[in-house]
Amino acid sequence: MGIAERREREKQEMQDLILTTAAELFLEVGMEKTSIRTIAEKIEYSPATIYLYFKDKNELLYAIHQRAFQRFFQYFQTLPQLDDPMEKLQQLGHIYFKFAFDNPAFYDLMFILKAPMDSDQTEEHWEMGARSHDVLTDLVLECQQAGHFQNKDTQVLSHMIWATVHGIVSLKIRERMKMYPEALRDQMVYDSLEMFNSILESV
Amino acid sequence: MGIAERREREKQEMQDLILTTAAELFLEVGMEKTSIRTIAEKIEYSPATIYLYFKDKNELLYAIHQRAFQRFFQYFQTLPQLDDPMEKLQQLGHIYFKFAFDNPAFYDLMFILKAPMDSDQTEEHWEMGARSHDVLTDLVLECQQAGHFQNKDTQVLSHMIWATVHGIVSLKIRERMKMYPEALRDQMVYDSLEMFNSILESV
DNA sequence: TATCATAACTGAACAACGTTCAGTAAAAAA
DNA sequence: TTTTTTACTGAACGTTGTTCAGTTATGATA
Repeated sequence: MGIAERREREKQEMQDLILTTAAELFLEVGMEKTSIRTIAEKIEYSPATIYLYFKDKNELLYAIHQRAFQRFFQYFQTLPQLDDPMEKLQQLGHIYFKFAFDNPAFYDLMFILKAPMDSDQTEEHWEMGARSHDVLTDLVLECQQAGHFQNKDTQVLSHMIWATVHGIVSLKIRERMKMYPEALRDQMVYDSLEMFNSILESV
Repeated sequence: MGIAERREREKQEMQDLILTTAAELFLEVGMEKTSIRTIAEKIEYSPATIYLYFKDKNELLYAIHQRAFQRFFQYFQTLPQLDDPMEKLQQLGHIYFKFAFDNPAFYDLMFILKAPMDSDQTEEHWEMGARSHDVLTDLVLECQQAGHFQNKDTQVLSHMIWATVHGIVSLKIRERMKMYPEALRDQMVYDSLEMFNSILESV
């Protein structure tokens, strides 16, 4: 009775093909140019076929979103095992940067775009968000146990640190740095992170 | 020969009516639900009429964008004349917050949305952006002259401060705080700003 | 006042979008 | 071989931004 299993396998392969193609298009040409029709064209199926594997575009977007978070965690796992938690915290910032600028369309979807989600999607989605956020919070707590950030609420401090790094990233990704000469922009992005890091060091 | 002038006046009034209606819809129901057709319906004209006053939707968006910046500057002008530049800097953060949360759709358009702009629009647009950015840079420079932020590049520091405040605001506006209990979110937003302010104070 | 020219406006259409559904083709079960 | 189930698609619907030929209204001209 391997037929049902082959069927199931083929179904998942098709779903994966759609998903992978969509994610590729997403990273290549951006969100707004990735339509159901362009995805369908690229996999050489009718647009209607996609709806046999995903309820609607939101569900597809959400699936890409999950993949994006997976990659996000892969980046996080490259965080070296350092003794100094403060150094680790600063490294985490750089890894966050690398992910964002390597995969700007993913970053968009994860942290910038107004994501219209179903209520049942929201849970899983924010489990992902919470999990990555915990990495930061744990590290901040480590820093506090090592004597840094005394008398500061861990939660609030973590959020502020995230907000700062996200702020730097999203101003760059959404091109809100045009008041600076183009040649300086990239450097300013990294200098801002470095300055933030050095300020944190002195707290 | 007041006819030509009346014509001109009427033309500008019409343009203003479209613009004001569009901005209202924008703030009321958000960007994605503000279509040329809904604007046209609200002013009881045909959609085609709007194209007699604005080249395309981008130009209309850009005009709203300008209005948004005007309001932004109005908020800035409520900045009290304080002797301590650090206190002023912190007040500026709160004013920025107030503008953003009072006019989230404007904030979206100004600092979050991927704005597709013509090259000739870009100049004026970033003149606005640069002008508001200068307010911050000048203030940071004042702080430095008063002895704060020694050995820090004014440009980079200003950008980092902006990025932090923008980060806090945009994570809230784009609903990326769902890992925190809802009752805490608003408070966390303000606490994050306060914590950032207190950290700056100690630098 | 009647005619003409210009300006203001609109209905209908276009292409592209997400989405649905009746119908076809292929494969598995009977 | 027939029947049932599955996989897929073409065509359509309603929405979007946008264009344009054609209509209506208004000021200028005679």
